[in-house]
Amino acid sequence: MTERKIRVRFAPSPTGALHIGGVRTALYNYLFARQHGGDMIFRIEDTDSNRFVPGAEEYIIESFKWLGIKFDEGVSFGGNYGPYRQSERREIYKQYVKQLLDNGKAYIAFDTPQELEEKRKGIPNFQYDASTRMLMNNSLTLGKEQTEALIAEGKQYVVRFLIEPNEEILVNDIIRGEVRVNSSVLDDKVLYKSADELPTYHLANIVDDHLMEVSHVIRGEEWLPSAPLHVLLYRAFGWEGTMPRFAHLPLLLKPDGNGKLSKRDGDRLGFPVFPLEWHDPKTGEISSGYRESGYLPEAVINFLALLGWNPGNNQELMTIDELIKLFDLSHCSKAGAKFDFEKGKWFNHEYILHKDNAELAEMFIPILKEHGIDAPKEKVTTVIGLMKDRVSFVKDLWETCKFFFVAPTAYDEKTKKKRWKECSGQQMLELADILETLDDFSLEHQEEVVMKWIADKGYGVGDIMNPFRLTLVGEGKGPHMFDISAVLGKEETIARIRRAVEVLK
RNA sequence: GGCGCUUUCAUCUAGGGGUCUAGGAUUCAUGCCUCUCACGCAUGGCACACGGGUUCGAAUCCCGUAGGCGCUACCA
Repeated sequence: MTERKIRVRFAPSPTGALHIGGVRTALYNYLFARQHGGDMIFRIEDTDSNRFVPGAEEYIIESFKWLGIKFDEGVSFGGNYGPYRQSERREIYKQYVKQLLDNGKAYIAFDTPQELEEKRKGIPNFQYDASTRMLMNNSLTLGKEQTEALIAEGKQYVVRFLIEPNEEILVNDIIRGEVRVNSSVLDDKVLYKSADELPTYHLANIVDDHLMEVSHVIRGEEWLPSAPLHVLLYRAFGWEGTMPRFAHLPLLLKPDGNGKLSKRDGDRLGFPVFPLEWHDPKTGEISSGYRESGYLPEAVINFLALLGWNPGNNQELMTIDELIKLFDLSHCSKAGAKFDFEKGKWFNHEYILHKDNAELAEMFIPILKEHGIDAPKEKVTTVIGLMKDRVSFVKDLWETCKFFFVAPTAYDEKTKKKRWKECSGQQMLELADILETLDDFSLEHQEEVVMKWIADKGYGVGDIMNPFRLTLVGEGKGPHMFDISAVLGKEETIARIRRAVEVLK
């Protein structure tokens, strides 16, 4: 038992885009598996045929590919415990449902959803359990013969788990410790529906985790209330000895107000809640993604890892390998974490700072192309080296750097008022003449010559540089002047000065 | 309503009886740097939900209260 191989799983249902909270759950599973040399399984829980959304499964796979979270087995990854799509495991589940039925751990119920709805409306706090099941329409009240007759004539039914009342159930959670619940508060959960011949989540989950030899179930806190039910199911099957260990993660909450982080919050507050852009095939709605918004996957991973967990020291920037080394379920927080988008931006900024300029150039070139600019990679790389410390996203580079690629068409009024003096026009023309004489237009040489000219003339450095900036940039910002002029080149620099003097007078 | 989980700066969090006049990061403010804007650096502001215990001593342990969150489907 102690020798058991670590096996974890991430098991989404293909009902839409992968939520960022799900990404974090998958990440923690991944870190845990890697750290222990275990396996990470990708299972598709599509037992609700009504909620199936085409493309969702592919989307999820693509998301993890982008994020760099790798699975060892599962849908699209192969493995010896398949099939990994629950809709393809019907026959397996049927067998286990029968086992429960045969052992008297479950029973067949004919109550229709409408009938149950009526009950709930009529009786306060109605629950299908030990106190009410003998009043309902099921194999317990109908008897074997009549039950079989009803099934034979094609009546739809469900299989419910028979829960014995007044039993204390103990769930041992790695993050939360011992959680005790009395079985009387649990209802006789539906385990199987004859309508689509599929089990519900609870049954499928337990059967699959057992069959796939899952050792640890690391999932969101929303599952904690059903954990006792799962324990009971393991017990009913006689699998308690190999029951996985549970760890229920704190939830990701809305940045403002209260509640679980939802898709709407992203739309409302202007940040993505999905890893990739998602086109909803049903509504036609498009939701933004981290990838399309210019996030680096490493930054997303790092940010997410720290939402609900920390390494126990003050380290915040960690590579995936460091995360694998440091991750520890017992260091997970218990309370939900509000999703702080600003911090996410900061992480991305840090990762841009550390990323290779040429790689960033590869990402920026397509954006330049969108603006009709076809610049050589060397130039783009140089520009990025100069400018990347002032952006949080690659796409922000366009607004901050465009003056490197297009001459200003207008000059910022405020800057003009503050920096453009009466003599500036004349001085700029002098500067243009000086630059004209240079054969070597390198940053160093320009600086040497221009600074000497300024000193010789007794000009103020700022009185020259600020107007100079206005002529090249069109605004009062940007890196050091000779960095700019060196990138622009002699011809363009001088042309921009002359044009600006014309306009500004 | 019932059941469960949870509670340290605005936010993410460190902290597991004395080293806490509570540390880091983000955000915010100020200053330095400087040809501008950023970056960077420095400084500052901001928290132990409340009430009882236990103890020589509690952010840390116990009990209440309040708040927050989740679940309460033939959804996962």
